[in-house]
Amino acid sequence: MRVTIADVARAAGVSKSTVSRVLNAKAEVDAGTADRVREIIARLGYVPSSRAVGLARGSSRTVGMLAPSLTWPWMSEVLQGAVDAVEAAGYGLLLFTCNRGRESMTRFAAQVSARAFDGLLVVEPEDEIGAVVPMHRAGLPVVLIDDRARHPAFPSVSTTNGLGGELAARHLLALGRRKPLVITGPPRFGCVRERLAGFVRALEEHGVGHDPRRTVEGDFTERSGEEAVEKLLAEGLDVDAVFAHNDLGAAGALRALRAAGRRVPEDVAVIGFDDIPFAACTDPPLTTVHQPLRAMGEAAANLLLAHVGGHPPPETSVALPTELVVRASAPHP
Amino acid sequence: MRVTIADVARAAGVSKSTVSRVLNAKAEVDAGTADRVREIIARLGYVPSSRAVGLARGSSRTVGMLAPSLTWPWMSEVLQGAVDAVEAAGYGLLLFTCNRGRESMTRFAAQVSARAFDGLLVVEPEDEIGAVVPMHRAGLPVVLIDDRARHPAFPSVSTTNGLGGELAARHLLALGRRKPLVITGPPRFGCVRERLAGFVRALEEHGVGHDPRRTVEGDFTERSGEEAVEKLLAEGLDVDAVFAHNDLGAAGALRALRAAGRRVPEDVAVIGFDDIPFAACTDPPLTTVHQPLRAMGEAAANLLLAHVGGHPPPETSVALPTELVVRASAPHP
DNA sequence: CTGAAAGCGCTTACAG
DNA sequence: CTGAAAGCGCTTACAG
Repeated sequence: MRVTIADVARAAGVSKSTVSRVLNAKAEVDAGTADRVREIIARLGYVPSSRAVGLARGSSRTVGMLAPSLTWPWMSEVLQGAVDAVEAAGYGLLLFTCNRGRESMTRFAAQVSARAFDGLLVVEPEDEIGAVVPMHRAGLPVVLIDDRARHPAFPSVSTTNGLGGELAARHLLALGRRKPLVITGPPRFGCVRERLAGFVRALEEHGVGHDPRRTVEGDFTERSGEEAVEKLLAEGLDVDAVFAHNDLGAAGALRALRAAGRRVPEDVAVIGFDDIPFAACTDPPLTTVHQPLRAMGEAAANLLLAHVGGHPPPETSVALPTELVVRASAPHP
Repeated sequence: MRVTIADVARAAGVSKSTVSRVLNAKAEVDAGTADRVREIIARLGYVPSSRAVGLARGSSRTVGMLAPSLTWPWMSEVLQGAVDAVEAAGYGLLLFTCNRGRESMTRFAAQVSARAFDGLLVVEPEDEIGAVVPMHRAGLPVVLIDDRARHPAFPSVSTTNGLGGELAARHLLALGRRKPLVITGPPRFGCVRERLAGFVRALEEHGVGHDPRRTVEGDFTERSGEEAVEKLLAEGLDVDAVFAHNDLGAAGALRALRAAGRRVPEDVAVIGFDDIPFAACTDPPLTTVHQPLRAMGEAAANLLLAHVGGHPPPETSVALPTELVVRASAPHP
């Protein structure tokens, strides 16, 4: 049999109430009694049952995290950050994905209704945000991470996408490049629009116009990066730089440029976005706009934890700073 | 107020016992009564509280997963597989890492003592396995994934590492290569010893001896792959192939070979191990021994779920098949 | 086939 | 400062 609060109470010669007070560090316990109880607890190796505590208190000291898929290259860092923060707070992290489509969401909704966790972290919601809204309305604390659709109803954590675009543009300008190709992600994502806007803004501030034909829509895959380069070259447009909205796309661009006989960075400087581990391993290694992914996961978790803990919902959304990581594909001037 | 089983019972004009029986699909309920109760449940949108069910039943329909770190390149796939299987079974997955060292393990142990989950998945245990043994002994079902130390006390899921080594060797032999460099991982890992043994065995079966100087110990980093190649070349040994025990190491080898002016695959054919997504993006794309990571995660979760469900612990350990994925770094003969 | 009651292991007013 | 009792929302023998 596992040891319960009753066992501790009996061994200490006090009531369960008193043991509970010691456990929860309530002030009104006699110091001597408290010490004795603590000693018994240690001796018996007693740990309160999380299920019983949860039922009695009406909360589970657990938060949920819903992500579309775990295999996106930057999910790992975000997840690690969230796990670290949640763990540090003594909470547990219950992980869900929408990997199996409708069925996933049905099961997930059941867990929400069952009050399996006290708050929810949602990563990059697209379709599933529709399902999250009513949960939030029903009282579930929610924090979004990298909200691509810019849903204003939720607190969220993101990164300075616009500034990231500016950083890329300024670096290319400093390298003397004036004819950049921009390979975007799907324009329905807020982050994509912000990265593009920041990039173009910085060019214009330097008196460099951006020919719309130099903006090619991609879908964040390596293949789409390749195709974007091929398309531009086929159109006969000059290129002396590439700014891809993610590292995978930039890797595709590197490949297409090599295939076309263009040297990187001599002929074409290439900058990516994200700074996934893989970025340091391309040939040449990729200059890229670093997203503080782990910090974003941590910040989101801490925001949620504060919210769950009953604190007033803090700043509705925070944007952590991007920074340019310079490697050989677009070296220092 | 949230709706409870008492509300349903009242609305249906039955006792809580009966509602509970319907909920848990016990046989002994009148069909008509059951239908009526189900209708009320649907109308009220009632979902049983997981905390209350857990307390009453003594189990939480949740499994834990402990991983050293989430940012290893192949963790994502394993985790996704585990999440999928756990989710399909209607369970929740509580995620823990040892990322914060001792403190992580202390907190984790507390969760175990608190009976926060019914079973545990442990990924690639090294140090933490010492902490898991007593938990297992105390009755916690445990399944290991990719147990590098070959701990016999636990059921585990791994891959056919020896066969993977053989596949690599046979492919290189078919390409006419006779002087391979093997870049291993830390030899304390069982998987490393198996990969090497399988590789050497296949060579010898073809009458090709393996000079021990051609085996260089790495540590699974890209840098160690680079260094292994540099070392061998510095020693003046001939090389016409590389078999690295992971893809990162193979990527390092590619880089060092290029730096040394060796063409891949013409001069040196290169084979990696793992088949992480990045393997398709190297230059040239990497031929590698594919580990069925997602399937391993799924299999481990299903093994654990069966165990938790009270089924007799099935085969003590399963090894899922590796297969060779041929890309340009070591093309078809 | 169905219900009343006890029990799961805690917390928390309420008295004292 | 401390204890007895009710309550959290279920499940499960035990009767009938």
